[in-house]
Amino acid sequence: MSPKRAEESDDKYVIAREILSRLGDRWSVLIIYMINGEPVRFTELKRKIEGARPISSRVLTRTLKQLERDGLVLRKAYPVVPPRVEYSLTQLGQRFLNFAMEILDWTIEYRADFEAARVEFESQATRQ
Amino acid sequence: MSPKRAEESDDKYVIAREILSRLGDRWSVLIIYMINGEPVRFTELKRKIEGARPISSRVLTRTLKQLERDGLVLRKAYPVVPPRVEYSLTQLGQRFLNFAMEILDWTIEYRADFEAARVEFESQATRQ
DNA sequence: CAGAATCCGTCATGATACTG
DNA sequence: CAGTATCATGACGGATTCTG
Repeated sequence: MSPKRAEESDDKYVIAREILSRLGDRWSVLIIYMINGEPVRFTELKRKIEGARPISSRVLTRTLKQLERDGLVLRKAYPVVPPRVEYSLTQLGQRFLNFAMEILDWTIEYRADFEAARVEFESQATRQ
Repeated sequence: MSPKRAEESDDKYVIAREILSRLGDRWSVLIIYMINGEPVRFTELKRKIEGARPISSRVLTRTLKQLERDGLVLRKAYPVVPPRVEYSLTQLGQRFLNFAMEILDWTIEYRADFEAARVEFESQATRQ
């Protein structure tokens, strides 16, 4: 029974969920946010991130690889010893960061509503 | 050494990530999208969702409860037999849906870029 | 009808140790 | 320096069964 239009919409939210889940994963936004301007080296980036929250190199590596695969981050390796690898944002990554900031602003803006709702819900759950 | 401004920003994305991670889960967007207009009953909602992807009542219940706690969804139970429970969007839920749609549009717009990046990355990984 | 209870597999996160 | 290898774990999604 599902008409063509419904299928189109289905597509849409599937894609949206992918994006949201990436935004919402534990690290992507933070990493993109920390790379931002000029290229950063791996350990340098790790330290910047750890200013906010500890991250293992395993997780950092994996997330960076995903972001690279998604075309948001560019990885440039120099064939020197010791190794030098620089990460930067692609154009898409930069656009994504800008857009992510809008989303952040939205959530911040409605933070109070979210909070209020949670408190309200909790109090009702208690009185059961 | 991190200045006040950095801390503010840190706060921002931490909060935003919390909210986004809730909404970026496997079901929230889809459920909100399916509730949309008028109130829907539980089983009705379940069937609508299953038009897109199978969901167990356990997961549906749990996600709905979270969304209710976040103030996005309103649950109204009628004391009748058999039970009748209706779910609808709150104002915040409605605003979120609108906002999610903007995100959709953004991702649709850059979908080709994402695809291209992935293909490019894959081909490089293979040739390795 | 609208869930709750129970159980299980998978995946993301993470700590730790090691290496070219 | 920039990772990889290994192992552990906890949250999430899901299948199935039961109930007021």
